[in-house]
Amino acid sequence: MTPSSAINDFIRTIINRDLEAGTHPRIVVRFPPEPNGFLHIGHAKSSTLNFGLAAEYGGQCHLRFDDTNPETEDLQYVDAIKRDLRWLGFDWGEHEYYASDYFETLYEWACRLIRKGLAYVDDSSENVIRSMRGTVTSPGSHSIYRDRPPEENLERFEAMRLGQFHDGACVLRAKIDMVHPNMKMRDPLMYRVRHATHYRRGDQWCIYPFYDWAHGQSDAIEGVTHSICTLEFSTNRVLYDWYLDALDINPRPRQYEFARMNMEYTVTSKRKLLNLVNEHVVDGWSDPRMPTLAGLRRRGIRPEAIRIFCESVGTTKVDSTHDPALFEYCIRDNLNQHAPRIHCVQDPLPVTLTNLPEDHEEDIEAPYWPHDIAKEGTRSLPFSNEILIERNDFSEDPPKGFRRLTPGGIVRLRHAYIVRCTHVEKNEHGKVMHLYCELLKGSRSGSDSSPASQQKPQGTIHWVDARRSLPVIAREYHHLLSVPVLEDELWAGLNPSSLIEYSHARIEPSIVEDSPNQRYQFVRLGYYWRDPKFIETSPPIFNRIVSLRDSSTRTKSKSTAVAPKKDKPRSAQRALTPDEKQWLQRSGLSAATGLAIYQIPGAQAFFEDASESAPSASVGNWMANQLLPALGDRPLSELPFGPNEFSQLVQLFDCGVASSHETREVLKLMLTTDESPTELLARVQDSILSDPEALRKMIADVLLEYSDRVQAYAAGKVGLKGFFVGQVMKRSHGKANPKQVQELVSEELARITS
RNA sequence: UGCCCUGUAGCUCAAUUGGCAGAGCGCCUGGCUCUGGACCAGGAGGUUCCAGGUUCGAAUCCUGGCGGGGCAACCA
Repeated sequence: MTPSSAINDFIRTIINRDLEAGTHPRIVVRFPPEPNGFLHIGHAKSSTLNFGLAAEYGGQCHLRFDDTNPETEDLQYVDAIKRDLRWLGFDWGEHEYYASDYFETLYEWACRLIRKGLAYVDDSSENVIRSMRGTVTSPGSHSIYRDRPPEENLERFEAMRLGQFHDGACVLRAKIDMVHPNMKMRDPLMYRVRHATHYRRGDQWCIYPFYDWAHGQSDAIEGVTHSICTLEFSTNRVLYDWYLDALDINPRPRQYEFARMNMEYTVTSKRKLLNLVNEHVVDGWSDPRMPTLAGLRRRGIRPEAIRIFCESVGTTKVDSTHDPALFEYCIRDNLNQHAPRIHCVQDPLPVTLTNLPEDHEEDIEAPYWPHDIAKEGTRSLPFSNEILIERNDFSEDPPKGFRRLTPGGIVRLRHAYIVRCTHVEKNEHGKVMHLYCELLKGSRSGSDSSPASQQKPQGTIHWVDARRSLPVIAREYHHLLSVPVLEDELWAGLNPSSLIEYSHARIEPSIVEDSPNQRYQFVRLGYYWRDPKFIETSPPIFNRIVSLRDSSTRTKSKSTAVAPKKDKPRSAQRALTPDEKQWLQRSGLSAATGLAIYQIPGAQAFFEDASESAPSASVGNWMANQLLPALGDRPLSELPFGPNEFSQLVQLFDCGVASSHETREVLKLMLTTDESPTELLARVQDSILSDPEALRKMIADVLLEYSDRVQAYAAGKVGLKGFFVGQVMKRSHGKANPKQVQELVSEELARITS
């Protein structure tokens, strides 16, 4: 099965390679949450990747609960995780697994390692084990229990299982290497004694496996092919492989790591989220400000938007923090097609239309959708001489570019009439309390022909009827953090106004007809829906899902922000070791060339032998830049040629018999045959295309085929010359003389464009 | 100061494996519009972390340096 999607990232590259090579007939991946908290946006990224991969390649994705720590895990989290995943649209079919179901197998496999002398029971205390592990810069040392015979280890391990030790009395450790540069390999712990009740296994076990021991083995048990985890586990990979090798598992899973998703102004640490919940800073795990899937769901974001966002940010190994703007864009873009437009006034300012009778009432048929959305439907919008508008849609002292109501100014009431503000009533503090406007007769929306409609209003504002609108509470959510990235304490970075409540908002009455989980666009305000937690309350409580893109505030706040110039690090030269210094002096090579040779085993001798009959500078160059990189993992000694032949080649180049291109071609051939450089050179030169006429023909063809680019070149895009040369080289299957091609292309281009 | 991962536009990512440095978001300008939305058109924004080297040609290969992240839980 080949991928249908256009997405290509390093994971998909690996999978394509494995599928093509037949390493696996199909892929099996897994999403492995630990049931100790709620899923958040970061997990959405990981699950979208894994479930997406399975769907794309026709493989399967397992849901596996990594439940090896009885002290933090709970059934409520299992249920919540499953609910969230289903909501996102993922289906794992019958592939719902639990690491805790593998405890017996894991135990047997541990015994296997013990019998092979690869694991031992260590009675050392936690502190002793810690201190003997060494540090990242200093080696560890052996435990006094490290060399216990397998039989004794087996006996004690069984005793551990049978509950004959108290918590912390002993552990099972893999016997690997206490001086390994990777800390994870310094005899890692496999099992600890913990007399705790597991939410699924009850009191069946009093020893529990650690992550490293449980995870890879669970992958193996399930036949996982690609075990995709986040970057912080990359140092664990060596251990992952070690366990699988020790157990001789084949075919075996491989671990690949990608960068977890971070988002500015957002907390994604499970511990910090738990803090917010426990300290009642938020209304539980599903508070609409929370980055949890439960929170995003209650906020009103549709799952498609989350999936599209996760796919659009890509999968890499680069640590990155996302700008929430892209997420918000995905949310809006998704809602735009699904949310009918209605009117709600969050912060009402009463307006009396003075030239309408006091008992005036009419019903305006207004479309739910704007002209650019191909959907039908209208609702009736009550209108009278008393209406409410948004307080900030009126300004006595308007800033430049203000497109709303001002004293004496006119605006269009959306779907209704044009009005002119004639009088402003204020209270004793100077606060605007009431507006009096006159309605321009005949300006009703849609009646373009009347003279009144010809007037150009300053803008269009939304409104509701004062008498026949309904009270609602509107809640506006903002980032949980006031800083993009949490530097110090969580509490210091919290945004004090992450929730703004408008408790006297008024909404058009059409909503009583609608399903309570209908999502709307409140015109000019944003996308909203009823908070599902308070679906029964009166007045109804609406959550703002996301604001509208707002260009009215942009110019003021952002345009002046100039990106600070990054400080470019200066380069420096490391001090050479005495050995290196001596070698450079003896060889007479530059540092770059010399050190490249210095590092490869056997390369120094090779260089010295080859330099006997060819200039050492040339030999060095060709070795460092061409020969050594071409070697790959092969040692120098396995080459089908020796220093003598190499030296011959360099001489051919040096005295001008072979061009650099020809020399490189010959070297390529020498890697696979044992013919002499002279023979090969003859062959290469034979096959090289240097007939100017043939080349000119080829160049003409290329320039003709890419005539649009020739024009671009003529217009100043000179970088295209390399492109033309490349095309000619490709067409000649690498047989053309590039230097010559370059010259001819330049000539030709100059001729055409002059 | 060890091992591993990693540096391309403000952000997130591409670049057919050595041949045009691009896209989306954000920003700006204009158009359209009865939403300061959506849509359409255009624009600005680059020392591809730096310094050398190889090459006709380097984001890509080589050497050195600098920066960011991770690893020393009886957590995962």
